[in-house]
Amino acid sequence: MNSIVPEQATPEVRTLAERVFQQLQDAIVRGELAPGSKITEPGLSKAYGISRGPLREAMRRLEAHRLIERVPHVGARVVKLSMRELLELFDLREALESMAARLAAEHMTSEEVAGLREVLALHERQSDLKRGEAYYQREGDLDFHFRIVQGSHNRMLMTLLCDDLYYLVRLYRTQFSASGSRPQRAFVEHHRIVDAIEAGDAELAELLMRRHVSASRANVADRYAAILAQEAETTP
Amino acid sequence: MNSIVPEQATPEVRTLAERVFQQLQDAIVRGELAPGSKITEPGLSKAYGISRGPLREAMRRLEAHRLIERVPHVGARVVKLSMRELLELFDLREALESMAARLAAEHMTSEEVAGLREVLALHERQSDLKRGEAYYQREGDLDFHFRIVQGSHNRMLMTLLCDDLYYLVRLYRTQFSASGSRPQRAFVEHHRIVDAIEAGDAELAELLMRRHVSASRANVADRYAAILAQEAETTP
DNA sequence: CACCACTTGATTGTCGACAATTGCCATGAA
DNA sequence: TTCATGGCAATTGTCGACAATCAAGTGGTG
Repeated sequence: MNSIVPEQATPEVRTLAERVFQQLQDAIVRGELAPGSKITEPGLSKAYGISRGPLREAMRRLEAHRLIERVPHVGARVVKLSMRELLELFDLREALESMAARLAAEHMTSEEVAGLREVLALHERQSDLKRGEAYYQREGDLDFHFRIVQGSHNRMLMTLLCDDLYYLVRLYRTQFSASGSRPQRAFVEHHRIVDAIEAGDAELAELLMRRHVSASRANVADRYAAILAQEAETTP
Repeated sequence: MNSIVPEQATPEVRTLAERVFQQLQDAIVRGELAPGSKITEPGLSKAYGISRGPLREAMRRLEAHRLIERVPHVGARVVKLSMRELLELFDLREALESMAARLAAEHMTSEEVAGLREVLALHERQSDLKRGEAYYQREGDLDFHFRIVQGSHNRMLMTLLCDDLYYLVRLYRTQFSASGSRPQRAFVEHHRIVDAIEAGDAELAELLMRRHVSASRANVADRYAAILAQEAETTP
């Protein structure tokens, strides 16, 4: 179901707090909990049928993952990404993922490269079915980046990107309803990156990934500027 | 007292969990809680005179900051950095801080640059007093990096580096008792970086910072290799 | 003597209740 | 009308107790 986090290897979640945390995380990322909406402990505890103890623990973890914001004695609300923070997020991704691509070119096994090709093939088939941008395609995009990060074999980088930042990226896509833009170009770039990784060309992989994320960032900024201009035109 | 986190602006900590979190964080970073030692909830709750509720909350935050490691139904222990993880940490710093230097060269105000010069001057005075490597000098080093990150004006980057990774860096210094190595060379590099930032040369600042962190990483790796070689020589 | 099952002790997970703080709303005065 | 002030309701912070789980020590058996 959740293709972003494959083989989580948790057939049975051990603790209540853990389960509620995942449920809430999913609800937020999918937009079921509106951004900026206030969430209260008694409300959620009744909604999920658990006590406030494990619920508070889940909320603490959500706060650590930057999915909710809390202020003492006041309450918590679902995070609402501003365009500024979104661009900051892209800056982080550019720095981290370019490094991940370099490390992946150095350390990725042939099996992992094969898996990466698999993802691209699946990506291509879906792009063949649904021309343009689709929800699954963007998830596939994240899956692509996810596997490269795993290929870096740097555990800290993996937890940082996959456990923290990627959830924010997904959250952004629901909040800004940013269905994929520039699909075919990104697709080509993905292929070039895999080529560089397979060739073991670390420097090229790093450069291509940096450009790829940077272009994605510029695209988002442009779309946002266009939206602002359109709004200013229709309601002057 | 804590020069790493200046003007925290929390004269009175609002909640018990917050205060215990900071106390525990300090105790771990300073090495008062031995790395790898098991910490139990009843023990700490009695030691700090609070209930297990807020204590669990503090421990959750410590876990999120990667300062302790927990496994459900078993317990928690203070994190014990391996050399591999330490080198991974340096990789992250290289990617993030080089970007921070670039952004700092673009966005830093003249006041912030002046503050940076101030830090270097203080650094120089201390280096004059205590030749070689001293504890305060290394703290000053972190203060230098801290200010550059702040100068990037990227909030996500600031929280990521200053709230998470820098505490791990300090923890490493206590765990490996890594008093500063290569003091004067790093000092020169610091000056060059500030020069580039002040000149607004983003590209150069990024390059210099990348080299600076990379050299620091190589130095740590070399020292570690030397230690291993020495151990293998004295006890074969 | 080695190995396995059981019991026991301690620790963690969960729950409900009480206290403290906050925000809101009504009431009154300038 | 507007602002300040007081009380009230709701939410958060904290606490102690009970249940579930795990690790180790103990005894028995092949």
